[in-house]
Amino acid sequence: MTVRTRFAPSPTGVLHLGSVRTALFCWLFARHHNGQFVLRIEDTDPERSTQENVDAILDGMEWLGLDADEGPIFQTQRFDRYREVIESWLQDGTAYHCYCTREELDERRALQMSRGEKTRYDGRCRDREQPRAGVPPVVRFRNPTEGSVTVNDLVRGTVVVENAELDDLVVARSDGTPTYNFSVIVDDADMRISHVIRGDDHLNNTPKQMNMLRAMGAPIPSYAHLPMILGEDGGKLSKRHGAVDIRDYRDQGYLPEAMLNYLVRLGWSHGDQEVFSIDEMINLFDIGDVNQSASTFNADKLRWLNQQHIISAPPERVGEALKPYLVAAGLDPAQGPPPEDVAVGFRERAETLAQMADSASYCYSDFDSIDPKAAKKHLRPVILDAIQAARQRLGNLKDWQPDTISACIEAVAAEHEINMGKLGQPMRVAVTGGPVSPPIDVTLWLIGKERVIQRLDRSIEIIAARASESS
RNA sequence: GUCCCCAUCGUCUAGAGGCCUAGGACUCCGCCCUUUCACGGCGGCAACAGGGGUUCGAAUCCCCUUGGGGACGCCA
Repeated sequence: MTVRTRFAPSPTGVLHLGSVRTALFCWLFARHHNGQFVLRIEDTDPERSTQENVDAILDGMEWLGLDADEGPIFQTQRFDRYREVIESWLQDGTAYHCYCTREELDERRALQMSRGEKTRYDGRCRDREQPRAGVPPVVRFRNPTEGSVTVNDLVRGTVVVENAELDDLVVARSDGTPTYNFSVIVDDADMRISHVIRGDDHLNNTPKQMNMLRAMGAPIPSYAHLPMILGEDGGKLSKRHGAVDIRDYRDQGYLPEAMLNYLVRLGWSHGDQEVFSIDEMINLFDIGDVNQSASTFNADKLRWLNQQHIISAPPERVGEALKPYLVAAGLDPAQGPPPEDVAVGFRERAETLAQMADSASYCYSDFDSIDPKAAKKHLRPVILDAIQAARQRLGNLKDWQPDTISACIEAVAAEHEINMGKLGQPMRVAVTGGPVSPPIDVTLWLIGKERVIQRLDRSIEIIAARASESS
């Protein structure tokens, strides 16, 4: 049997972390089994579905590399098919018209609640034959009243629900449009989905869906219900936990593979391994290794993982990815070193590409002022001679490379009988405007000879001025 | 309220009855490496929710309690 999974987001919101994890597991499962992955947009709710959200979902999926073999398929384009099924159900009694109004339903629900009963439709229109004047009917599925439904969930195990607990759900609204639970099963059946992998919140819907699938004469797919992802305070993941839109993470400079790596470890593990490449995820993923308990999102670990991926990714790739962040930081990638060189120099000290672009700004543009604390501490008269000597040697240096630069500085330090740190730090402050940067030779190399000389001269002036002040 | 699901360090997790003095990772704290900051290395703090069973033996199986989550809609 061919494995076919589907990711079926609703464009009533953006693509958030929880949905991405679901999409990832569906995709991984399909790829692992050489199956197909279908993308279906569940836009049956015209009130809340928007084109912006559809775009957000498609953008996010593309950025993450979760490519679909089929789709996007829009449910709004399949209304004829849903009507066809409803019509036949109405014909054979699988479904029936219900004329209860929303108000009546609300009242009964409140009453059931107050009596300590499970709130459900009482089935009073089940055998109704006559229409009710002035009330456009909904269509309800005639759920079995006896027996039970057993879900053999791939991650939850066996879940048995009594049909007596279930009620007759609405499959078509009074305006004729299909509802979620109904369109899902028609699509899953028509699209020959073999494995329904989705969020935990759908576990309760599964027995009803299975009953409808049976009514349709369709095979029952395998189910796997994934535990939820909670916000950092343990509550449901939402905006107050910071970024939920996957695109926010892209904008902050996370690598898609790092994002996926973080998400795959939420609810799934493979021994003690923490870092996975996409290929490893595909090869190692097993739905049977998925947890049953909810997990909490943790930004610290995401950042750490992102850096791990930044470090291990090919520099050309990181450099290419870095460009937009340089631009976003107001820098021109053409006015400085190749971004891939920056990537190598900065990857051990940047957790995100945005951070990297920000801290490498002095490689691409001049800074207005030197950090006062660093200047006070390091640009002192004692270093004047040595820094002038270094400026001379560097000025005469023909081959501008980390090792030749390093040789220059070492020579000066030796001549002046000071250790590298004593000379390196003032130079660092002079050329970067601050006390932190990659190794001094790499830093100078990246900044470029012209800028280095200019900045050194400027700091020499500052130091000289201080020297004359104090004398 | 009713039904369903879940329960190992602060967080992500390993653990499928003896290998557990409960392992790894993130965070935090030391030390080392080091020309700064990092990266890296080494070490430390830190958990089986509680109570009953079953068993020679339970983090692992069963029950109860507690706690958390989800569903109960003409939303998905």
